[in-house]
Amino acid sequence: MDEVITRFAPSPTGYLHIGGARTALFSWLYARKNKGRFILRIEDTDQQRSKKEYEEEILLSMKWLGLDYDELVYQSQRFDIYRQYADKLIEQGKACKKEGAVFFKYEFDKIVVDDLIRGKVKWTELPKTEEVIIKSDKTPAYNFACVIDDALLGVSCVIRGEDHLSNTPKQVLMSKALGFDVPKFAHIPLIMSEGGGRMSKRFGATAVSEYRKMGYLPEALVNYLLLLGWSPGNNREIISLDEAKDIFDLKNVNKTAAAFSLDKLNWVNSYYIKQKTAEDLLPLVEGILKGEKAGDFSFSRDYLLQVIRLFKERVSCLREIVEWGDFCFSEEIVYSGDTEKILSKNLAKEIEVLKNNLQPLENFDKTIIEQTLRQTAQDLGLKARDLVHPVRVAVTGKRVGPGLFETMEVLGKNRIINRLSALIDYWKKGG
RNA sequence: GUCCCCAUCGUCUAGCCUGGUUAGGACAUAGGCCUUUCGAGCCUACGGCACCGGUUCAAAUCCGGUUGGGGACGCCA
Repeated sequence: MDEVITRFAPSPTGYLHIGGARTALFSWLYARKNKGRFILRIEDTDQQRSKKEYEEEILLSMKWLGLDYDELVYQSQRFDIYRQYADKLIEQGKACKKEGAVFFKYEFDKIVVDDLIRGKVKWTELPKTEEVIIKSDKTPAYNFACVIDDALLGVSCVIRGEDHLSNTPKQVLMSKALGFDVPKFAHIPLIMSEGGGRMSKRFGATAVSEYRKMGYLPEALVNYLLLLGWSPGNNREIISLDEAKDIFDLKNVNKTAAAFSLDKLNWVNSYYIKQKTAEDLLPLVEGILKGEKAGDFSFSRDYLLQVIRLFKERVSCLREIVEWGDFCFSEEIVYSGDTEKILSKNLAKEIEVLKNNLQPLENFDKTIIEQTLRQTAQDLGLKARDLVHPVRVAVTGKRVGPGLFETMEVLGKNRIINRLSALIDYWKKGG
């Protein structure tokens, strides 16, 4: 049994997008499942469009996703190899020089590829009779470099996106002409955008790094991508990369293009966020906060941990902690539009009483806060919720949020008193 | 236009290979419960085999066609 060797071959002409990430994931999984090798090949033959920053971002995203590779190859360092093979083809009369470039002459034969995912795919014709393999600037063309590298690196199975399916007959022909063994192929369906249609830059985030910056956890993105086109079976939705490594099989990969769903990704991400401890999430939230707040505020480790505990059961990405929890990071409370109904009932006097009752509290913890609020409500002949709603608006500016008493404890007495006073003033000024 | 791929709830999917299931699960949606609120949690509901024909006692499952969707046709990768 030959060793399984797979590769992921991104071009550093853009960021790693989620479609590429899934291809990389499946390719990695297939290698790991079969105790084989996984190669990362940077296809940087286009000197104009290839950028160092893209390459770095791809490497970083691969690492972030947990997709390690056994070998890293740059096509830009192998130009001599491609030229040598081109010369060989010229000698053999299978290619010729023309207009400063080298053209490969197809000798078309019926081609059948037994794709590991799609089964037998047949071609009875090819749209062209020749193909540039070395461009006039002496750099290799994609199909040529790809075929040579796959053969030389010993790639046993080429796993790539379905958009490459139509390149396959060309590559098979070139591979045969060069005297190489033709590798196996597995073409993974493309990911489509939410509404169907092509993944477009215009709709939502496409780069893996964007998801990282928004506070999606790598295990969540990996888990979600895994579910797109593959299923662990047994009605399971949650699966780790580590476990997938053991049960993954290319044969179970769907042939159908799948539409990306941010809703489902959010659900998966919220699951993983709940699994994490506040300590796990701290550095990530700090990172987001520093980006948003431009380093103006410094919050203590302990305070941040408390805020994270407040929110981690109910957010779908970590940036939400910073956005939804803005009242934890800013002293200025803006009452959101949907609080109008609550604010329309003037409870200035009652809130004043509550404020005075909270003021002398020594240990400002949630139990005492709750007792105080409930007692105050009772004394005033109100239900607890009659006070809870406006107090929540005073404290957070919002109608919904984490448990009010926990929130008040985390924010601390001074802030609470100030914010209650602000609401009282708001009412006194007549809204 | 030519070639290629695909087709189960709105979305992701199990089932298909080896015909006989009340076609299962998840997200989303709606309703209910809990509760201090909720976008959290729990429960319930809604909702699907694209269409036509064939094979068969029997078709989501096998075959053909139609329609629909996607991809490729660069000295980009």
